[in-house]
Amino acid sequence: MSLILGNLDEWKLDQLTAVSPQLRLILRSRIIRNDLRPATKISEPELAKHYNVSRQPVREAFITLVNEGLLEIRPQRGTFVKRIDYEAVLEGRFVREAVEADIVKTLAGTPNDALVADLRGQLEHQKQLSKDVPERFILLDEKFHHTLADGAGLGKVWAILDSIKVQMDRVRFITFEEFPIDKLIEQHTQIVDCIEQQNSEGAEKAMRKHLRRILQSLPKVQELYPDYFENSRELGP
Amino acid sequence: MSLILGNLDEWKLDQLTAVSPQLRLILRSRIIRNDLRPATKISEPELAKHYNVSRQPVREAFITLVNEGLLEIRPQRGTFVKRIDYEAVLEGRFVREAVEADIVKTLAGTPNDALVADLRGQLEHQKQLSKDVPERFILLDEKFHHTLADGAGLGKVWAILDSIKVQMDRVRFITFEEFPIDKLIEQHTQIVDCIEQQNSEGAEKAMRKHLRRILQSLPKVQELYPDYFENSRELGP
DNA sequence: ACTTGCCTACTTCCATACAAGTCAATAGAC
DNA sequence: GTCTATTGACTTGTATGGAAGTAGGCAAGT
Repeated sequence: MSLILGNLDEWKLDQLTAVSPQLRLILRSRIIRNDLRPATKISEPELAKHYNVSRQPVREAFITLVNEGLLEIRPQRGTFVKRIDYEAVLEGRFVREAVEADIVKTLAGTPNDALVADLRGQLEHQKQLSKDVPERFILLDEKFHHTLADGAGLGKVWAILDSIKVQMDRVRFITFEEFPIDKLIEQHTQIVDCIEQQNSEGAEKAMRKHLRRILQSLPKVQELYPDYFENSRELGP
Repeated sequence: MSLILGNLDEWKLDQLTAVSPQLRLILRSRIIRNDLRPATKISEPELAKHYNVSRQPVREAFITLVNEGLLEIRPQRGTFVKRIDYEAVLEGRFVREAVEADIVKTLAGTPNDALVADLRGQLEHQKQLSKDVPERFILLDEKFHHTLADGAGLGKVWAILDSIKVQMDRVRFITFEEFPIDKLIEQHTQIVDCIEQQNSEGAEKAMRKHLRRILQSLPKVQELYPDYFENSRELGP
């Protein structure tokens, strides 16, 4: 599932396939990219008119997005883009750390030259990336972690992580200017090194450290954009 | 989210609250408990008539169950209870092991007498349980693991695991007669012991071993009920 | 015997209409 | 000015009818 679709507002629906899954992807992407801001009210009939469909498929897309924690339907009141749940980010991160640590541990345990070569290639791509479009780096980062999971024969695990990552990704897209890309690439490199050297323990440690980075930026983001967060009232003195 | 609701077929809808979430829970429980068997065709209008509602809320419940991997909608053909995806069980189990291992590691790192006392009490309950209703043990087991997550302050993590566990649970309900309850309780005890002694490493090991048990029963289940599984054709010679 | 074409029953998907709750503005009483 | 009641324009939830696609049976033709 791609994070970025492009031309979101002018996205055209494919008349041949079902409408509501398409709407779901469009809205999902817009929310993650912070194109639709937290607490924004969105209207069933308005979207229906915009895309020239009826309310029903819009509504069905809404329902799936509620299950993904991206929307909140308050009956008879309205539908809103869910604020980011601070705890959900933290706990999603915890899950991700646990799982990806085990993934790289597995990878370091079973040598796989083709995979390492692939990863090295990706590292080169990451380095060559111009830094004025940090959005692109998020995509490459995504691909890197996805490759790790696939390499361990755990494609469906990545699908699970992808749904968990959503809340973390929202945070990343809010403040992707501040990402120390060089440092992240360095950490990626360290992970690949450990895998190649079949150093399970080192790979695990490196991955855990890598995934703990967001713990530093998260409080800053919350301070900068308190309105984007669920429990922002409980902050101040 | 409770696994067991009871009186499933005669479940009455609450007129005061929205219908489709209620239908979702009912159907979810029926599928997990193997009351609705894999590959069973279920009909929108039929269910609607049964519960005396219109087709729309039924349809919306179906959509959420598709997202949970419990139903499969084939457009213009019908809606079917999804067969159990062997790989999905394995990979869900992998996730669960990674996460719960980290949970008990955390718990063993920070002493919490009240939690240990709670867990010990639960162990007593588990032992006193009559063994002719193994279904009840699944509930106690559920509660045990849930308590561990909550004890680590990771309530939302349990919600995530709960959605992942679904496929494992279906397998368990198919063959819950064969569960070596004594052995499972013994493993639970070992986990609690390690937590109490603040033995992180031991707790982690015990949990991983505990959660690997299903790896033994899974192939047997697939052999016994090949029709329940997605890729049952690719089995025999 | 075998293929081809049609027809009917059934499915999901979408459109539309109605029901019921919420909220804000406003008119009226004091 | 202040408070209260009511109305009306919103919202989501449900019901229902029709459109389009699928599958299977049956009859006619080869």
